Amino acid sequence: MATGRTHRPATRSRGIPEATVARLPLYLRALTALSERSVPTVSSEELAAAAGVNSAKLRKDFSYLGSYGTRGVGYDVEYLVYQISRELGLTQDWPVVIVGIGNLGAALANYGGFASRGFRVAALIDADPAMTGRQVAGIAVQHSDDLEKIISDNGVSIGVITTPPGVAQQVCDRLVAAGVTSILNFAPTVLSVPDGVDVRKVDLSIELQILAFHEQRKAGEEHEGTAPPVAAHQDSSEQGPDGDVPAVMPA
Amino acid sequence: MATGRTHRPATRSRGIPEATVARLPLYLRALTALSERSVPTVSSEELAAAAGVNSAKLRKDFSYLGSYGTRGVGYDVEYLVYQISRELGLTQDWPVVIVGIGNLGAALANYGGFASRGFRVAALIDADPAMTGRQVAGIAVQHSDDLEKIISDNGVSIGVITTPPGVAQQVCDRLVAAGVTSILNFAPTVLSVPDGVDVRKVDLSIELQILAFHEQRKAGEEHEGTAPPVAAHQDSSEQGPDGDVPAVMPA
DNA sequence: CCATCTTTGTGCACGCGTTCACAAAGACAT
DNA sequence: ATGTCTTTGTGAACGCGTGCACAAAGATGG
Repeated sequence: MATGRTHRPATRSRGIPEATVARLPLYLRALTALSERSVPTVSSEELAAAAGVNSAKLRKDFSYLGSYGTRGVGYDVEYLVYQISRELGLTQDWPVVIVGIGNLGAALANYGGFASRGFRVAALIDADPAMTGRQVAGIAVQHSDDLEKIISDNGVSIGVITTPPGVAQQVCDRLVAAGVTSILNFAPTVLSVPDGVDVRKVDLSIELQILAFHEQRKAGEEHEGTAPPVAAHQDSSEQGPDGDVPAVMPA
Repeated sequence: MATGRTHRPATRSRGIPEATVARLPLYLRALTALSERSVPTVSSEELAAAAGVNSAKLRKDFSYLGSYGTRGVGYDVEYLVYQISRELGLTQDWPVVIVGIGNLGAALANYGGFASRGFRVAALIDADPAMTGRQVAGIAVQHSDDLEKIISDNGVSIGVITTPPGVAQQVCDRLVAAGVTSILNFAPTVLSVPDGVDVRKVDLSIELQILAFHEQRKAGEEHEGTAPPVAAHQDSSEQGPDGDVPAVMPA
């Protein structure tokens, strides 16, 4: 699924475009891999290939951070790892709570990617009394009655919601009221939050539906022969896969 | 965020912008809820509020599908549900395989959102012999040796990868070779696939890092008097995601 | 049948993001 | 030093997506 964010288009974080921010973790991962192999420097071309992006885009992205490269040589891997980490705020500890310890919540609690980058699962919270006290990923599940206290005691500012959709909004409200200002939402619900609170959404069902759309399109296009690199332009002879009314008119 | 897509800028699906396609599932969900409450018609304003988007954007999105509204009245809920479902290809059955039945794979297998919209978990596949035969979500796990046969026997075109990152690319290669043309990747790896294969990426770690970035920015702006008039007043646009910045992945 | 009211559909302008293409900057050899 | 070679950093152009604002279309009432 995809992602959506609650964000004001005007407030460009600090000159760093949102699209660039979204790619920084990608670069960081590639750089970390290089660092582990003790590679000292890397060119924009190589790094771009490793991250799966265009090299011009990568250079422009880095230019927003500053001039950290050396012309004729490339970028110092360790230095760049540090700069990106700092920019992303990963040099500090981020306590995170996960609310809703079902299958998905448990999976996230066990997910190694959290701890590896400054994120620490501070608490697991569930509304089911039967869950309270049970160990998941080595952490005891706490009851949601104590949500506010848990948030404030641990100084949590990031919350992950993996509850059923019906209670997601109310959990969200309580998290926000308790001081959480960033939310990662896995429930298939549109959350409404006050200004100043960021919400990112991960929706599995939506991701699949987008794939299905393209899949259907591919299936319906099978008269196109052997993959011509570019299909001219507006296909006027296009038809709905199941023979229905095409209905699409380009603006 | 979580999504990356293999974007072919030239092959614009069929006049329907990618951004619109990504929102259709959102509208569909809101419409389904209305349908269950037997609401006959809905205005663009109401539906937009329910989906958390701007009403002008919603109308423009629908205009790509055709003129399905009635001026002065709004949109017929049932009819719109059908049209969007058809456009997304949800009127047909999509068998899906999940490869890598760890915590996350099991969570996905149990996820109700799959079956609810034409997606059917056709098989669960894992490389660990100890997993083979075990029931997860009522489905017997099969060994990865049989991957190719499973794909072809079930006519699977959509694969979900929830393996450790180390083996994700090779699993991907086998899926593609066996005929899969759409992949939903949960492994923190940049997959390389041939043209014609769509990849969408969901990366939990990246989502958190993006949140951390904004969180840090918020914290750092608290006592800063510098420049930004923008930071002071948040926009008055209320709730709801007003933008969607997908992280674009390469093919 | 005409007037009014509601809501859609869209032309237009604007801004963000991507990409190209190249000058500037440094490394390196002679 | 000077020239050559590599690679960065960025100016500029372009295309996509968003949102405004309004005319067209239909409903509704008199």
